Amino acid sequence: MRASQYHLSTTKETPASAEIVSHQLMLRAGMIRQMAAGLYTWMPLGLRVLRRVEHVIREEMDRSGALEVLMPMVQPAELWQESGRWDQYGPELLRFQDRHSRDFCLGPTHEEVITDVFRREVRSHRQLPINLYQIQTKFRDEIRPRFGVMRAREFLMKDAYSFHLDEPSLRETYQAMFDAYHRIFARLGLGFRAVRADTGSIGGQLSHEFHVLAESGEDEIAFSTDGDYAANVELAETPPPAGNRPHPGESLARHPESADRVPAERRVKVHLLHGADGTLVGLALRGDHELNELKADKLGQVASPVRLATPGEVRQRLGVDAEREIGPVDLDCPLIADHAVVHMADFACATNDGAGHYTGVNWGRDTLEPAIADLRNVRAGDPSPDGRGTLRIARGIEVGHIFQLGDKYSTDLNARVLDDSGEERAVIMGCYGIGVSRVVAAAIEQNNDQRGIIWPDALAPFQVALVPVNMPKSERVRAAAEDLHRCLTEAGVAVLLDDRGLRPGVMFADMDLIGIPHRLVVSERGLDAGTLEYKGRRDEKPRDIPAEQTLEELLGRFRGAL
RNA sequence: CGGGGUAUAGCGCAGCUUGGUAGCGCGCCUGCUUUGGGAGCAGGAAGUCGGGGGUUCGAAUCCCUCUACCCCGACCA
Repeated sequence: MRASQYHLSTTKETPASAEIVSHQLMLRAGMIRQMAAGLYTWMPLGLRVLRRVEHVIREEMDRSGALEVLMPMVQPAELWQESGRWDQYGPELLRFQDRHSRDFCLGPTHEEVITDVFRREVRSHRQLPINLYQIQTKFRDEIRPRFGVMRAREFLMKDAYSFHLDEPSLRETYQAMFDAYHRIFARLGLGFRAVRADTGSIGGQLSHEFHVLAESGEDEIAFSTDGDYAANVELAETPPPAGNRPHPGESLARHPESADRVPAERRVKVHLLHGADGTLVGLALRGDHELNELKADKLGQVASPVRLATPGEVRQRLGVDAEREIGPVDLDCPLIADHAVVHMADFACATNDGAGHYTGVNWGRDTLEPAIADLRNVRAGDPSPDGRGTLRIARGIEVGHIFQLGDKYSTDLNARVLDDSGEERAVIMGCYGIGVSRVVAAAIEQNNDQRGIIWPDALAPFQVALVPVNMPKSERVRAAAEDLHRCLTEAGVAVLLDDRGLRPGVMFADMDLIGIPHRLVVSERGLDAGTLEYKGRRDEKPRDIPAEQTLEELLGRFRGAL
């Protein structure tokens, strides 16, 4: 490809609207252009990268035995009504009517459609298992799209759905997808981690997320220093402390100073939530611990979805000033204590009728006897739940998510097959997603420097940037550059020949910004010496290599990579 | 939906407090010079100042209103 005929539109200045580095660099490199909030055009350079991601995904999905399909993006309301999600999904589902006033939505996901396809198509267990996937545009009317294509409303997703007669078969395909995802992200050159995850609104039993590790990630993941344990922080369990609660040693004492005079780890605080029965429920945590709302949500005594009581509600129901920290003493509501605080004795807490605090507080004696649960977020340094080492916390960008769905959709949509005894049985399903466009942004978050993007080989829009110095004046340089361009192109290497005749600094800056991993410079100087200059995008300095050797080396390298 | 912010040339911004016919940098076009890390000189094109309404002799500037976009929160494969 010749740069003069390729619409390169790079900028020196960073667009004001972009907050994170991947968004900034994608705009500066001219990969994407914004159309409206969460809606983007992929420009030629960006689309090349997107296609590279698709290519790797497609190869590995095909290798795993999955079959590619393409489903409609516009979906009839009837299917969503059958699954019950027409009412459950909320405003994220963009709904509209056609000219006959029939209801439709833009597909945010395809469980309904695929299950409908399946039930029309498959009758016998002999056709199972089957795993169908597509790479297609999704639309979710996000409350707040942000960070460019990282969280867009319209985005490209690979979604796969598998159908099975029994659990072992589902587990087998789930494992195959788990392995395929490892291969995909490894081939894409990304630093990633698979973690156990919540199943969220999609439902089902087992689930793993795949996170690209990056500081800008919106998720926190916890993983063991020594073992295999890894989970999203919202899910990661805290192991109950060993031993028994010590006997009370002090008696309850009241002090006029505010509770924050006591170190947070010696204090117990209470969060008030709406209970399942309409009353308020208090969740007790150590002062320095953080309530995990997902864990709270799963408690039977707590209303789902979780709703924190407002200060007004607390004052009205319990007569307590909830503008400041609340303690478990003199609190007239059911208490559930995180297991980290249940083993505390002689602890401190805020008073609820003024600005003071208690010390020498003991469960049962000075408070109601609490129920016990795992309520808090894990923290770095906590013992790993698998008993091996401690936990580390890292930020991650969720680029993949796989689920064992079970029979939710097949039951709701009546997807059945005949088993080997002629009985009709509901199938069970798995589903497996990858945020294709998000992978592009995540890769940049992980691979960039002051000069711009640094593409891993598998993602690069072009493998090699060919930069001729002073080409307008030098016929030798032009001829050599054209020759190299032809030679590499014929060998199947994606080359971008910068034939724009610009000053070298401009060309170098552009090629660095758009992240081409390998650069060859053709110059009079090199031609005289019989050398080519090579520089890897991450290299500090270029090096001169005899021309023939360079070519051989490069061709060898790219043959491996292609 | 709550809170905050922004809207002036393709991009990044100043001008607004104190009303008087629109400016800077980058980019773009033409010419000459230059050619190893975002060149120099000269010339040039380009803006209904987000939309609507109002105040005023006069509005980018003051007032009202609408819209869009960005950030924080709630939400979310």
